[in-house]
Amino acid sequence: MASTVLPLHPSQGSTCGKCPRNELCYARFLSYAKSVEQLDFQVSNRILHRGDHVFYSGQAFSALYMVRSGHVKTVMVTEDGEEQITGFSCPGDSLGADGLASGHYAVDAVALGTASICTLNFEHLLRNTARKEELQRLMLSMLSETILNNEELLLTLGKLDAQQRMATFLLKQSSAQQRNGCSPVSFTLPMSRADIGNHLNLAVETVSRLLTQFRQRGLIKFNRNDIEWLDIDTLTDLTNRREYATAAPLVTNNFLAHG
Amino acid sequence: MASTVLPLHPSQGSTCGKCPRNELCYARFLSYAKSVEQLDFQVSNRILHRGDHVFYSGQAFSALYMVRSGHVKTVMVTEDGEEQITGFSCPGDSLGADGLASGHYAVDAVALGTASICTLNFEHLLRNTARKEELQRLMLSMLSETILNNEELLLTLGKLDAQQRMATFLLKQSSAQQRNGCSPVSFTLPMSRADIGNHLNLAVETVSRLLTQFRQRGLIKFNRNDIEWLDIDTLTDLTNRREYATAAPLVTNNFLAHG
DNA sequence: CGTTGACTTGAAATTTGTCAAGTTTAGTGG
DNA sequence: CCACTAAACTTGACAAATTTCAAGTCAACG
Repeated sequence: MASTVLPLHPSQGSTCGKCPRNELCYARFLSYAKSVEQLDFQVSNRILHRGDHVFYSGQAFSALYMVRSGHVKTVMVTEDGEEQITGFSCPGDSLGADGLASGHYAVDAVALGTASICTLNFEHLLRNTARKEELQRLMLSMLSETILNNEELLLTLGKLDAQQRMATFLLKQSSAQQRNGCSPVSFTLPMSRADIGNHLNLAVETVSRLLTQFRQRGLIKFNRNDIEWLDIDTLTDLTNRREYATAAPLVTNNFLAHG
Repeated sequence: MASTVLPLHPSQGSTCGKCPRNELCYARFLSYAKSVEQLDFQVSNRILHRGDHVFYSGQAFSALYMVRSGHVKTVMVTEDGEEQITGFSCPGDSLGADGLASGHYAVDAVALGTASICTLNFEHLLRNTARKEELQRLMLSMLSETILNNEELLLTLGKLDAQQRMATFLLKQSSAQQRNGCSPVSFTLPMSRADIGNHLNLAVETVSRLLTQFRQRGLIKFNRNDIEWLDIDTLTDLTNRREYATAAPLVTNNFLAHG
C-alpha cells in the first residue's frame, strides 16, 4: 500500500552509454539517430516496488522517465474518482510527456511490481539538446510514439468487441516481450485481471470469461498470470475478422452441439 | 468527394509574426515562450475544402501542421476498413505529430469544411530550433498537448455513459469556441451526427436521441447543426454526476426503496 | 418538385455489465 | 507446517444500456 516518489536507490549522473540495457531504449528511436554515442542522456535511476508512484497526477512536471525494467501503469482519474488505465509501459517505454504542456503530470504512473526507472531531468535535457539535433529528434520521437500508442488504443476500444480487444491486448503484450528479447509465447502478465478490464473497458468478469474461452479453444495456455503459450496466428485472425453469423440459435459455438 | 493533398493557395515563406491570427496558435503554448517574437516559424499556407486531406494515413512524414481556420477530423482505419475518428481539430490545434516516430502519418486528416492550414516543414523546423530553446519547448509542448487530449478522450470514452459523453463533447466544442474568441453558447457544429457518433463510440441514433433529449430538457437550443444556446452549468453537472434513478422501475440503487 | 442524404423516432435484439456466490491462491501468524 | 484470512479470480443467472433494424421526416439542391 505504501507509495513513494522518493528515489530509493538513486544513482546520480550515470550516462546511458554505460547502461547495459541501453539498446532497449535506443532501439525504438534509432531511426532518427545516426549513432548511439550521440544519444548519451544523463540520467539518474531508482528502484520502485509494487504500488510505488513514478509520479502523481497533478504533480509539477520536471522530468521525463524511461522504464528500464519492470512494468508501470498510467492511470487517469475522473472528478468523481473513477480510474482509467490509459496504458501499460514496459522496458524502453517513456513516461511523463503528458505533463510537459501544462506543467503538471496528467496521470498517475504506478509500478506494477519491482521496476527500475530512469529520470531525464527536463531542463537539463533541453540544455543538452539545444545543440544536438539528434537528441532533439529522439525527444520528439519519444512523444510521437506515445501519441501513436494512444491513437491505436482509441481505435481498439472504439471499433473492436470484447473478444477482439482481449486478443489485441494479448498480442500487444506478446510483441512487447519479443521486442525486449524475451519469448513472445511464454511470459508473465504483470497486471491483474482488474487492470486489464479497466484498460480495455471491460468488466473483470468479461476478461476472465474470455481468457477461459480462449483456453478452451486452444488459443492460449496459462496458469494464473503465467502465459505458457499462445497461438499468435489465430489470435491475430480474431483481431481482424468479425465473427460472422451471431444470429439465430447458432450462438457462439453450436457446432459442438451438432457434432 | 474529390480530395487533394496539393496546396491550392500556397504562400511560401510567410512568417507567423505577420499572421493576423498568430495569437491563436501562440496562446496555447506561450507558457514556454518568453516572447512571441522568438516563435517566428516559417510556414506555408494552403486552403482546403470539405473532404480534402491535410495528409493521408501511411504517407511519408515531412511536416507538422497547424489549423489556422476551419475544422479538421483525424481518422484512423482498422485493417478491415472501419474508421475511428480520434479527434476534431480547430484553429490553433496542431496535426501530424503521430507520424514523426515512424516516419509515416498514422491517421487521415480531413477538412470538415473550408479550412486554412499552415505547414511547418519538419527538417526546416529542426534546423531552426536547434539553436532556439524557446522553439524547442514550443514543439514539445505541441506534442504534449496532443498526448493530453488523447488521454482525456480515453477517460471520457472509458468511464462515461452515452449522456455524459455527449455533454462532455458539447462542452468541449463550446470551450474551443470560446478559446478562439467566439461565443461559447452560440456556434455551429462543423461535423455531422455520424462523425460525432463515431468519435464518441455511439450509434448515430443515440447521438440524435441525446440531442433531442437535451433540447427537451432545456439544456440546449439548436437548429440542425447551429447551436443557439447551451446551459453550460447544467451540462457540466451532467458530465460529473451519474444520473440517479432514470426511470420508474428504479433498479440499481435499493437504498431509495428503503428510505 | 423530385431526389438524395442527413437526421429523427420507435421497437426489438444483443452484447456486456451487474449481482451473487463459489473457488483458488498467496500471505500471515501461531 | 498448518490454519486462517484476504485478495484475486471464476462462473452462472439476470439486467440494462446501447445497438440494430425499420420507417419516416426534413431540408438542401439540381
